[in-house]
Amino acid sequence: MSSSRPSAFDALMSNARAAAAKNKPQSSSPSPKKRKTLGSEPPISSTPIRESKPSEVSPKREKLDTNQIKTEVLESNGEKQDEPNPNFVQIEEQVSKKRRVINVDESIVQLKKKPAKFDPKKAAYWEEGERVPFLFLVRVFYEISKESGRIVITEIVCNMLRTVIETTPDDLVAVVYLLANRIAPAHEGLELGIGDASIIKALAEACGAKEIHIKKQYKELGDLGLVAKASRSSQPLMRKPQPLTVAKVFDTFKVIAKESGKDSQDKKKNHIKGLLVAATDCEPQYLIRLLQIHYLEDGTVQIYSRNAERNTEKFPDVVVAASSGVKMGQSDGFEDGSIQKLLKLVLPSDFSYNLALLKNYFFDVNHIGRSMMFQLAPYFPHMQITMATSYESSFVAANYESSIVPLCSSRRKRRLYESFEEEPGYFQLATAITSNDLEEIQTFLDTAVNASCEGLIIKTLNRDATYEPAKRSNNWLKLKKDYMDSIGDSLDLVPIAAFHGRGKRVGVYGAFLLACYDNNKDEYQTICKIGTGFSEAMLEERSTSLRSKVIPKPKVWEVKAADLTISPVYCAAIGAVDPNKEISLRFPR
DNA sequence: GATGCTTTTTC
DNA sequence: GTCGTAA
DNA sequence: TTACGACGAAAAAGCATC
Repeated sequence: MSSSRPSAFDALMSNARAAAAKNKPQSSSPSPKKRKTLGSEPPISSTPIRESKPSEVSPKREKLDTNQIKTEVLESNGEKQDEPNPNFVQIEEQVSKKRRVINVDESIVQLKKKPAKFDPKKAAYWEEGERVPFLFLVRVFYEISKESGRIVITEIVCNMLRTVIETTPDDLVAVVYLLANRIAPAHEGLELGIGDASIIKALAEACGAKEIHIKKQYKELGDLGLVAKASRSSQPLMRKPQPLTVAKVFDTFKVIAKESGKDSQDKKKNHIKGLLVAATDCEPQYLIRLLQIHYLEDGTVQIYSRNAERNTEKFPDVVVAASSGVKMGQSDGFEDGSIQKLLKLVLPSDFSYNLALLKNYFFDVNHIGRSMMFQLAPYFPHMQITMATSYESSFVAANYESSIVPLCSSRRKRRLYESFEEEPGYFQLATAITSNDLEEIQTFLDTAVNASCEGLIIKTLNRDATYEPAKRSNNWLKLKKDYMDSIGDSLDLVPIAAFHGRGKRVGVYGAFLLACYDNNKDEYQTICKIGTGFSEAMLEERSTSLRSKVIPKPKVWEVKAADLTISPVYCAAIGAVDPNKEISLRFPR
């Protein structure tokens, strides 16, 4: 226990202490104001960034034709908690319809009422049974983005949902999906299969701009949503299509997700274009945002259909992470048969299993059949530690939460080792020891590290350690050499280029390209980029101090990686970027 | 079927 | 994965 | 403490193209 070198335990503890210390409120937070401008509008956001440019916010209310609700309205409304402007009398056709009709703005005002005093009927500006306008949802997004308090946000969303339920319950599902996606995508299922590149393409076509132009704006604004907004409003309005509805948008998303095969990329792009063309107000902005983070569940069901038949394909209960050169048959890892056969040996056919296989090494099992579920763990008065490691790769569990469930670790481990047979190259169990001797643990860690492991998983065998589904805390601990003071890797590197920040980092550099100087070859060799670990103040500082060093083009050497063509490159170094570099840092900070 | 590019997923 | 900041 | 969203590398997966 009294080892002279830094022990694993020491490392853990010092790490914890450091973390605790860090959490102590630091004297003065650098830029609380700044935050407001950049950061307060993170997920969905829009105008505030540009609030200082009044020119953009036209004070006069132009008369618009039918479906257009001008952006300006939104903006001025948002900026200063505006009243439902009485001057803003609609000539919109909706208004002229017989019954008491309101516009979006008034609708939003309604939504901000306390739920108790809220009347869903008054908030709806569309007829009962009509499709919910996409604009309605989008404006709620916008409203939320300006709000910081959770309670208020919840209230607004709550009112919004009530309105939908009241008028068009059929659209509720679509609304919820679009809403939830913004916050918690998570569940597996269909994916849109598009990325920034496709969106940029669609955006360019939709508003008749060059892709280059869009990209440039993206760089400047740091948010494709804002780009969409800007491009859209600068575009001469052509004939106006039908206003978008939530259902339409949602359906189109589904179509996009299902598109596959030949020319699918093109088709997807066209779908997006179609939406963009029909979008008005701040719709384009949120359309883009939704697209960027969207994952779609196919339909409304499968989330809870874990017992359904086909679900092994879509929701495999066996988590397989094949890698490090060992191919496991087809892409899903099941075709090969080895694992399947293996599992069948041990497992009854009807039953649910759930394993974590990492890089071909198992080290824990959640439940086998029903026999292991929900037993209480025995109590151990003294702490014991079980460790498992693979000798080649990483150690992280694939299914953290549910792994903590039932039996105490030692029994789970025993069952795991009893129940499965190794098959070299396909299915291997991690080596593990049980110990509470720090010396021994240290040695084991050293061994693991030497064998290219990232580290160890440590599981306490305390009673407390067994049943705490919500908390991760001390049940399972990672122990990496990185965590140990004085052992972690550390390199002296030189920044060679900088990248424009996005989102809450617009205006400063968000990341830097780092290089290492090779004395022999007299050149800089890139190692990695780095974008985390800086305080906001530091970013600000570095950004301003480096801006003066920007050079129009990379010096001498030609930068190969596409990313690196991004200006500015400010380092005057002479050398060459080796495209086949072998050194890199996996988790630079 | 091999290759390269883009996007998604995982850590 | 890492990290800093605000809630 | 936790949640969130900046940011990273690399593997895997999907598509286009030859």
